[in-house]
Amino acid sequence: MKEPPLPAQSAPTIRLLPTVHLHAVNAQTMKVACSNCNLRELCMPVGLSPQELARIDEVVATRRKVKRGTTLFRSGEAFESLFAIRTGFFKTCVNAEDGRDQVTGFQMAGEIIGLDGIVNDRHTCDAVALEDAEVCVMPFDRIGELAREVSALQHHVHRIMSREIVREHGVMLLLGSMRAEERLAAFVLNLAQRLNARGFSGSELVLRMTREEIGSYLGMKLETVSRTFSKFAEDGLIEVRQRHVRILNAAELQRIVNQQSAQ
Amino acid sequence: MKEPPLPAQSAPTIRLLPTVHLHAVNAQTMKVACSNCNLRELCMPVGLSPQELARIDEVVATRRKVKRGTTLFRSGEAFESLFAIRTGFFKTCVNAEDGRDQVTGFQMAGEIIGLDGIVNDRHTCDAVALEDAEVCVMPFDRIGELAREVSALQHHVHRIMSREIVREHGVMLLLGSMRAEERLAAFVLNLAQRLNARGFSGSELVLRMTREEIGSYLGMKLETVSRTFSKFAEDGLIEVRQRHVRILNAAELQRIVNQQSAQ
DNA sequence: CGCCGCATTGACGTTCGTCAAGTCTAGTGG
DNA sequence: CCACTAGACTTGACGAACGTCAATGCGGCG
Repeated sequence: MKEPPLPAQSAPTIRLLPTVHLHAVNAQTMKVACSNCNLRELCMPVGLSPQELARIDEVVATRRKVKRGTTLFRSGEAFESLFAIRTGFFKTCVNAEDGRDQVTGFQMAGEIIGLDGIVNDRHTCDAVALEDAEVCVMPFDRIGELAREVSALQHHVHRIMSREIVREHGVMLLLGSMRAEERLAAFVLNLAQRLNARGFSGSELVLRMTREEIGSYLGMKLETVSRTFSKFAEDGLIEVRQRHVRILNAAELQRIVNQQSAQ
Repeated sequence: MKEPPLPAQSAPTIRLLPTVHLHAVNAQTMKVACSNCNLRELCMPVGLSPQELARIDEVVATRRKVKRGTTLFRSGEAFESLFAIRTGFFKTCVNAEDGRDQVTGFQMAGEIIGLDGIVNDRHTCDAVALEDAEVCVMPFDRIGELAREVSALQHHVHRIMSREIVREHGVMLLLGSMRAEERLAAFVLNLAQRLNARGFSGSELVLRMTREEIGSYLGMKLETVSRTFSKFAEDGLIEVRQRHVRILNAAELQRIVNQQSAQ
């Protein structure tokens, strides 16, 4: 799966995807260290002493490559480890007994997945790679041991879980009280902001997911997603070409998000 | 706020609300112990040694009474403690800049609130008592210290946070893919099941929240909540008299929840 | 006893889902 | 290199579900 370059009309070349390449190793899993990882400030606590950092290297047991379209874990599987995304892009989704399916989030480099598995020692959702990906495998019992010694790590784990709870509050607000345009505007801006925080363009993005997956996440049908994209494009807020989106008027998108639906 | 008895037609008197009364003390806050709390198995890890249990008593600094309609904490306030609900009933809600408001959950005895505040040392939602309530105040830094020594407590904290994440996944599924009847059926069954787990009737419940609050939680308008209740009553699934609800046909309600909306 | 907030119910309108064509694009194989 | 195909996306027409607005009922509390 090669990385499609931006369409020709794109401005000065801005990398659209992480270019984190270590010494390429062809194994499925490999040894690795946080201490020299350039995503460290995203997934590890800051202000650690070199000694502490060295100890935390022990937490990351291995890395694992996940091919696009395959699952990192699946609902019902035994929970053993959290995963820190090094490269690539995931979706997580829960499935009801009746076959219904809900995307609960999209995760990118530096983010942690698997937190749902802690409570019952079983994963309760699927994590699917939307592009070829690589994750750091962090056995949860080792995280626990180390957190007991390094209080900064303990607090970091708490913060990561709390952040996920707060994020989901935001999704509940979106699903519970926003209309289609507001949802999609919020979604695009959120993606752009997260990519921007990782050093990529805050205005050009390549969606890694289908319209249907966006719709599942936002509680709308794929046709409505498509129509709403088209409407934004007509209004000059964005350019859309398949999965390539360019934000032309972020301020107006933000206004749409914030506008009370009672109009 | 006295406890309204069940309507006369109710079967053998089943207590509808927790009757947890310790030595009544009229102070706003008071000293307390987990070791002899009858909600222990709900909010504390199981299988602790007496020594460990004694140490955990230290975590609970004080109790605090919260009058109906007042807030336990408010979005923006400094985060210092988690709260374990001893008696009473709360809602938590997030508010967007534009004044929109979303109920993110309803909490009852034995449940923990405040987890959202950990990530930024500030609360990010409001917790409002829907009836007079009493909570155990657990300073978070003391939880942290103790969790470093008592690994069962550490794991328990992780599990509580993970459980909240999983619960919110369920809410996202509900908001993202269910229709009004399915949402309300799921809501009623969930409430009944949680009350049942606390020793109350699993079929008679007194709603502590307004139709509008239910609607906010479920992503629908109060009129739709009311209409859907009426429809369930017409169909003989429940009896509704204001906030008193009696479940007549739980199996059919469950079928409604599980039915694929594509019909 | 009367008031006020909450709940119910009806009529109507909007938004979004459904169904159905049809188009585009990336990937495949000749 | 080009044709072919399958999956993803777009667009339109229509209808159902739910929101909106408004009137009325009910009950708890002062």
